[in-house]
Amino acid sequence: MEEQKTATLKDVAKLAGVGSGTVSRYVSGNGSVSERTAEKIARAINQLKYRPNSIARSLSSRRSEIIGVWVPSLEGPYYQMMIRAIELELRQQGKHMILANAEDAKSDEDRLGHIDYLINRDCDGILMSCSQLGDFKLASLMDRYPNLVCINREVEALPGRAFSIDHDLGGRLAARHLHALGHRKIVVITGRLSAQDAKQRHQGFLDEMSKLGNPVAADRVIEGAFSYAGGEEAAETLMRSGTDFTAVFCGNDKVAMVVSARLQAAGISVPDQVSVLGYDDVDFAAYTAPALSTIHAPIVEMTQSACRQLLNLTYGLDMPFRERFEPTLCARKSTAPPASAS
Amino acid sequence: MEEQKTATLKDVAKLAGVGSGTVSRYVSGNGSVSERTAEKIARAINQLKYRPNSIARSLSSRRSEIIGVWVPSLEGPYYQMMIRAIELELRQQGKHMILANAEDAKSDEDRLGHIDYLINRDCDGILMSCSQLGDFKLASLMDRYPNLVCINREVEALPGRAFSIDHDLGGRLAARHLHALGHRKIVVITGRLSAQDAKQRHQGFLDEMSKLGNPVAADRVIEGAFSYAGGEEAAETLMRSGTDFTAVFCGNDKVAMVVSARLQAAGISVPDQVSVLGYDDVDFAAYTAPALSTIHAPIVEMTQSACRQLLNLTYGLDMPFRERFEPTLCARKSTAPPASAS
DNA sequence: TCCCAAAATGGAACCGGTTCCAAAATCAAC
DNA sequence: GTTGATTTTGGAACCGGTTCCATTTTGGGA
Repeated sequence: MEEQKTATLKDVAKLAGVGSGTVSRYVSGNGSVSERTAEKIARAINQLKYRPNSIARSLSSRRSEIIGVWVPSLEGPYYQMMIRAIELELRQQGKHMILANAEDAKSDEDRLGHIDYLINRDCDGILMSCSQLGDFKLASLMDRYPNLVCINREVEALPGRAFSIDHDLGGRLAARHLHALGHRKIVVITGRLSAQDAKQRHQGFLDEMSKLGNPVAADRVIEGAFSYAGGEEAAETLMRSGTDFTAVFCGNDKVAMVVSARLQAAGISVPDQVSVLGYDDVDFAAYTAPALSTIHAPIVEMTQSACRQLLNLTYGLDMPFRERFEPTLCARKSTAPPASAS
Repeated sequence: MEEQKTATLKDVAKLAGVGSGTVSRYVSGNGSVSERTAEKIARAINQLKYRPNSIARSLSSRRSEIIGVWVPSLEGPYYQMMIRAIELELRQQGKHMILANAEDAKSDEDRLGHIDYLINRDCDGILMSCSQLGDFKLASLMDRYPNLVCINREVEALPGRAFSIDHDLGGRLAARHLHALGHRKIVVITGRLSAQDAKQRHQGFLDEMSKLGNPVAADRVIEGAFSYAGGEEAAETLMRSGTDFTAVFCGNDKVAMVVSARLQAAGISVPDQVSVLGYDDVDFAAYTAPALSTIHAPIVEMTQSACRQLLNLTYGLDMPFRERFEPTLCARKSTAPPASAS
């Protein structure tokens, strides 16, 4: 069994009896090749099972055709929806993605380390979802690396490079919905307020509640993590607290799902006794029991736009995009007027 | 504002007044460099903000340190759990992943096309989850590409390159569970039987049911897709059919979640009136209402093993791994004895 | 001070493509 | 059969690293 070395462009050139430049032109399609020569080359390629080496190509062209994607976590449907949207968009342009995350990162330094690592990986551009990263560090990162775009983050003074949803409005919509249904005893389960998006929707909710004349007392706010485990913990806290409430606004759907399930497991009917309102409208929100009322955040559209604009910046394309998006209320079955009001 | 060209190794060498080989040795750590020279080089690197170009490095070393990952779809928690496990494993070895899928692929040719594309992308190895791909095509692919490993698939005669779960056993466990609870009127919602894993668990379930003296009639089997939409469709079909049943075995958790929700929305209590049993034990299974009883498939462990073995094959490591895994029953709250039996 | 093994070093060759340029081939028009 | 414009072609130079090899430097022992 002879050693099977993969054939190179030069091997093809030799076998076809032409120059290496000609083969390159034939393969890449840049430059003209006569009919007769093309045939000879095609035959040689077939015979040698030649495949161009994309690393060599990248070195020469200074392009890897790869986009780096960085998300803080891979748990749950939220980032998955992003990744799915990105993959689709990139595939349509013949690009690929390198996916990285930093689920166990403890500090911004950790996170930045991973991102730097990704940057050093030949990526033509970087797409990151970075609601936690501190303003200053993010700014300096984006400054250092021009082909970097931010999803779900407002960054002043970087037009065309940060894509966001108006979470303040989202919080307000949530408040209006619960208030309109007649709820007055409301508990809020929020994500870590160090994250910009969690903070905004939370603040929007509180502000609107105050505006509606029904401010939320501080002891009715539970701060937890935006994860299944975080939801469970928050649900525990909530039920042990003995607080009197008819509705819960959860900072994201994952938490809302867990809270709804835990309430029901404790014999509390949703929405008859307690309404549960989520946020994001992730893919499974329509399929929980009861179907989750939530604030629809146009994550897919935002991600699409971010992706397209990154492609614009990186490859000189000119696809249309938007930078700001607005959430909408998506009322399903987990919210209803409070029992006392019926 | 002067043009900011990134510094190369040669620039560093020139500035430090040493040869390029020396700088390379210093940067890569292969070979010795004297204290004094090291300092000079370090200073030059700092001054020029030099970063080694990983493409050039890959070209020379014939290694990209990138693993290609291919999954049929990015919807739902199942593949996400895989991806998460892979990312973690790779990160520990300093590798990255290129993620691709073929959600809209219509045929095996389509799928193979995407995989070929991935293979041509400098990946050192490929990890694929490929329960649908035809045996022959898969075999020829694996033959052509030695650094390719298959998750959730049995492939004869390719030891160390295919990792699987005993889904036949999984199906049997499901049957035993429902039978032991006393269910005799059972409906099965299965995935597309062209996929090996769906087929196996389905067949195992039917076989065991027959063995238990309670064979499932053909008109009690609904074939659908393993997606939220597929679950919804199946639930519709089920409820319109007018069939009399006390339990539903769903081919995966996503479908089980939807079916459970739809039943409850129609006023049918789970598990009091109907038991719902899932399969996989995905991350949200514990958080549905009621918490989903399911067959726990050790997806994460399987993926880990596959990943480690791929690293072994690709980089000459020697990490421990297993090829076959066994599912276990995970009874939560969505299954109970049938109403008539209580 | 001399000698020799070991360590350090410079630089060429190479990885496998792309691109540029000058030379050769082709073609149409006269 | 010439001519000049156009197409096609071969090959060198380059992308930015790694590695090998021959040469120089270093350092310890005699």
